[in-house]
Amino acid sequence: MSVRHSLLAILAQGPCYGYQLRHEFDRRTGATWPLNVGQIYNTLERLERDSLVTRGAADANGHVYWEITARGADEVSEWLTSPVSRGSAARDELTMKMAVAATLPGADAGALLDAQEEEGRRRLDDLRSVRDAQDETGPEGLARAMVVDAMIFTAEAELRWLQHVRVLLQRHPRHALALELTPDRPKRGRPARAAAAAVV
Amino acid sequence: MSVRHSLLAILAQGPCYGYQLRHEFDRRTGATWPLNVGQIYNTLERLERDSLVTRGAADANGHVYWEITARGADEVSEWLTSPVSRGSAARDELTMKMAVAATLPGADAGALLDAQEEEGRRRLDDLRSVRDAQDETGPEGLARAMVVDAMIFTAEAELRWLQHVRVLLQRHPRHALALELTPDRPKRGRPARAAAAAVV
DNA sequence: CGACACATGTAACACGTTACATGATTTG
DNA sequence: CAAATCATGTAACGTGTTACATGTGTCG
Repeated sequence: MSVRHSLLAILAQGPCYGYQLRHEFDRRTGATWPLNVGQIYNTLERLERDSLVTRGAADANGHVYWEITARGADEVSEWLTSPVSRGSAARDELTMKMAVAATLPGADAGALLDAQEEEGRRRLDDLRSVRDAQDETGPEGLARAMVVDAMIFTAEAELRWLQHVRVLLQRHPRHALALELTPDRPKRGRPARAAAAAVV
Repeated sequence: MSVRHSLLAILAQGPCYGYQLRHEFDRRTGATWPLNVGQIYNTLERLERDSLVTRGAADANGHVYWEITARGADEVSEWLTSPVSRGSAARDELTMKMAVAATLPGADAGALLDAQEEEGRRRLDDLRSVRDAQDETGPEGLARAMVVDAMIFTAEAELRWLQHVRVLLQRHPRHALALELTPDRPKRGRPARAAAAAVV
């Protein structure tokens, strides 16, 4: 839901044609996330389906300009003022993988941890060199800096967490986390009790 | 691709039936990410389509057990030994939103930043209280601790980054980041030069 | 009995993503 | 001319996600 909203937000600034939208998106995100052009047109058609934009006629240059609707503008201003809610929906792939690996008797969580840590360190190095070699002047440079810094902060947090997990694993006997499969319960139906507390 | 792989990894431990898979998944992830049961069966059929599992006949209790195939086992061991590659694909919604907001003349990036920071702080508080009130003994408790800690580390990094962005924004004159739309280029075809450097 | 959890399954949708087809135009 | 870019579009796929239908067995 981020590409869709980003494109809509750009359209809130004024009518654009497809290729232009990609250009604008790239400028604002430091060309960090390569966007297939096809996705632009795809997204535009879906936005039109939802009455958030309207397709204009092609102009003299053959450019098809898309214009935001009132509903679209509302949605943009709502998007731009509301924070991203990480409400338990943060289905992080690494977290899930580590949790599964740590609780799976057959898996070597330590090895995965090592591999992930090395990968993270390498990535952090790359990001830092990108950051150092970067021109921070001008709007586009600043936007790019913001994005790269976000990745750096995330990578650092990931490494910190991995170290934390290492401590957790070492603090407990080998395979203390292993979870065997729950045996088959022959009876089906309502159990005595069942409680599940969701996080936040 | 994480739910799919997680379920497959659990199946690598032994045959399971649908509901059991959800139970196992919940145990290993601290019931953090509620999994609609329908998704289990959905995923199982897709795994079967890809020859990674086979569907067994229903037993006396009416339970349909699914078994992993050799190819499935290969895929699991590959998954469990290779690190998650955050290779530029880290399409983070918050980062994208902030970058777009900061470069959009019509948007109030400062307000968004405030809102996001408040949200992040509230979330961090919640997570910490969950963490404190939690029983860390036993495999399931530890798994849950790992997941909750991951969220805490992420939330902390998010707050740090937001503060960092605040400095970036304050260091520059108001709206210095604003990017107007690039004017229409009447000529189509190959331009003089064009270079795009992807991050990592 | 009624509510509820267990259990399996189907159908549809959303977003992101890629591959492909087509044509115009400019540069080397 | 050939290659590359600009430009628009179509078709398909994958995962995640939800809503819904259906039935069984247990507990109060």
